[in-house]
Formats: sequence, structure tokens, C-alpha cells
Amino acid sequence: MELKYSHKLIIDNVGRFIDLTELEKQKYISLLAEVKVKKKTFLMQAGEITKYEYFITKGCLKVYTLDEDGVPHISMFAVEDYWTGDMASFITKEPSRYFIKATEDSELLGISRANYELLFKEIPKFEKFYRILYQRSLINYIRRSNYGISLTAEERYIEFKRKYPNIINRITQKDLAAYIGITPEFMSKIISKVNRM
Amino acid sequence: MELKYSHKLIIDNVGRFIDLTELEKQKYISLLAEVKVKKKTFLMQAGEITKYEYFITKGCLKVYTLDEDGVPHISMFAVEDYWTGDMASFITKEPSRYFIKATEDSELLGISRANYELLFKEIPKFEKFYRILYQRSLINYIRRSNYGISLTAEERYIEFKRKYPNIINRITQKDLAAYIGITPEFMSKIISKVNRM
DNA sequence: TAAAAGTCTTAAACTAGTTCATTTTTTTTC
DNA sequence: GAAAAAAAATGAACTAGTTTAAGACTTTTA
Repeated sequence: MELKYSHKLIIDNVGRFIDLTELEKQKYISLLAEVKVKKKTFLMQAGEITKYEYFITKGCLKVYTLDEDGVPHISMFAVEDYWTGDMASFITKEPSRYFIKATEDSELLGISRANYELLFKEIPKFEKFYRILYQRSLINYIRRSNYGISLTAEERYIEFKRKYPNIINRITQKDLAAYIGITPEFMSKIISKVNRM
Repeated sequence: MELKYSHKLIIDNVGRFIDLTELEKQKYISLLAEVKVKKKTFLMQAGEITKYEYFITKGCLKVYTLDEDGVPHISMFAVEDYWTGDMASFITKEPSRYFIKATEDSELLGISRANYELLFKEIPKFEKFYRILYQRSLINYIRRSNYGISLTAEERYIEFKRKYPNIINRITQKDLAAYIGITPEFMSKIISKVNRM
């Protein structure tokens, strides 16, 4: 049975942590919705209750909040083979504080809350998959929440460049500033300084 | 069957997400090690490969790294009913970069890596427990890594006070500064300013 | 393909947070 | 319970990052 590219990508991703039979793969795929988002349009907006968790098969999106002064703070850039969404809202059913906007034409696979719950009933192995997925994300976030506090903006920029060389040339400097946590003006200074070194 | 207080505490904690039979409770408890740490002594130190994940039944501990200049950065305070350890090292078997030191005489229940893996084999329900536990921690960390970047030190202090009123009066101002991400001197200024308001 | 909108750069004046040094207060230890 | 050690307060000089403003460069859109 031939899988289309996007399904192959998600099955490979899941396959890193658990083994699925052909039947289970079919079942899993049947629970996923295909979503396309054009560049500069929203996958979701603050105020909505998140109905899906997403896996990106193509493109790039930014996940961000706006603070009281309307200044954006980007919490992640999501590209191919990444999972994204607002887990807090997805789980608690409270309105999200996040916007997710495509920075390139993008394609995603979404799982609804109903199907997410069904998945654990039908294929309990997925408890293990998500246990490990969340464990790994947690390790990343713990590291990142320390970086945020203990490194200077310049160090955070160098670290981002080293860790995500494939993402840095797909995003604007302004968005990078909103991720690093500084003004676009100061980002510009840092970049010209680092390039001069 | 009467459980001792510490075991009752951990069984209640687990019971929030999954239901265990009496036999499963006994089995689970048999996989836990009891650990005591005196105030100002280490539960673990950087360089070690973490062998346990811990649940605190009594006391308070701080989890921290030292940066290149030897300045401590506290990533969490763990009190009764909290889970702690260095998950990155526990999972990857790489040396930890964290110290965990008791700030009060403390008592913990630890699960070794071998028993952690055994647990999933013997009581697969625990995949669900950890899936939900990690999911919730993740939600907290995502929130916190945004706070770190988007709030001022004064706002982070007010937020900590509001969220952890039970922890704030058990720790020193110096440790709080190392958690908030500022110098003890500036922490002192913020506190006297906020109290004057 | 021209005009409009958004992004990037540079610079001067400003503010949040640091550093260093000293004194007072609290906690620990024998 | 006195002496020693650690934590907290205060202040002056400093630095990383912000704000505001203006001009140059790039991308988007009609």
C-alpha cells in the first residue's frame, strides 16, 4: 500500500518511538485532517479554543502572543516534521492566547480532540508515543527556559543560529527579534556586530 | 491495607490521572526507593548521570546550574507533592549539568531507570500517567519560557508571589533572585519597592 | 511596473538591571 | 549564647537593551 508523501512523513515521525502494523497505520491516518494555510494567513487566533494539534508536512509557521502593548512574542517557529498547536488550550479547552500564522504556504495534518482521545482507546501504543514526544519537548523547553534567563541576547542569537541553521534563513530578522526577546533595532545591531567578528 | 504517609501521598498523586488496583499499588510502591537529604546537602551534582526521578514527600529542594562565571541559575524549587530530577540526563544517560540541593531536611521517593522501564512493562497504564504528567509540565514550561522573555523582573517577582505563595516564604531572597534571573541586590530593591506600593 | 507597505540600518537619548563596595541584620555553629 | 558566617540593604558608577526618529532597501500588490 503506497502512502502519499505527507502521510509517509507523519508515519515515519511516529515510527521513531513506536512500531505500528499496516492496519494501525491506516487507522491512524484515517483520524487525521489535511489542512492548507496560505502565507500570511492564520491557522488559529487568540480567543479561539484550539480544536486540533498539528504536524507540519510543508512550509513554516510562527506561534506567538501579543502582550498588553501589542508587541509580539514568538514562542516557536514550526517547519516540516515539527508538531505545533496550543497544547494548553487543546487540553484545558480554555481560549488560547496564541496566534499561529504561516510565514510560507504550508501544509499540515491535524488531529482533533475527539480523535486524539479515540486514538488512545483504539491504539493504546500511542500513550507511549505521546509520553516520549512530550518528554523530549519538555527537555527542550527546560533548556530553553534557562537560556532565556541566563544568556545575553547576543549569546541567544548565536545559539539559535547554531541550533537551527535551516530555520534562520527562512524567517525575517524582525521575527527572529520577537523570538529572541529583543527589539528589531537591537537585533540589527547584534547581527552586524556578530558578522563583523 | 494501611499505607504509610509518604506512600499515600504518591499514590494519591498518581491517582489523579489513572486508577490502580490494590495489587498495582503494592507493585508500584515496591519499585520505589526511600531517600532522605539533610538541609544544605546534595541529592545530586553536575557531572553525575542521573539514576533516579524523584517525588518529594517532605521538605524543599532547589534545582540549579552554575554558569561559566560560577553564578547559580535556579530552574525550580521542589516541595511536597512535586516531581523533580534531571529528566534530560535520566533519559539520555549523559552527565547532568544540574545540582539538586535540599534547602530544608527533605524526604523523597525515587524510581530508578530500570524500575521506570519495568513499570511500563508491568503496569502499562503508567504510560498514560506519564503522558499526562509530562503534558502538564510542558504547559507550565511553555508559559514560563514566555514569562522569562516578555516580563520585567518586577513583573516576574509579582507573578511568582501570586502563583507560589506557599514557596516564597520558605526560600531566601538570594535563591529567589537566582530563580527570577537577576542579582540579589536588584531583588532586594524590587522587594522593598513592591512592599512600599 | 510603479507605488505602497513592510523591513533593515543607524544614531542619540534613555531605562532596567549589573557591579562593586560598605554596613546592618539574620542565621548557623560550636 | 557568643562568635562566625551568610543574607539583606543601600548607594554610586556602569552596561545591555529600549525608544524614537529618519532614511535606505526590499517585497508585495494593483
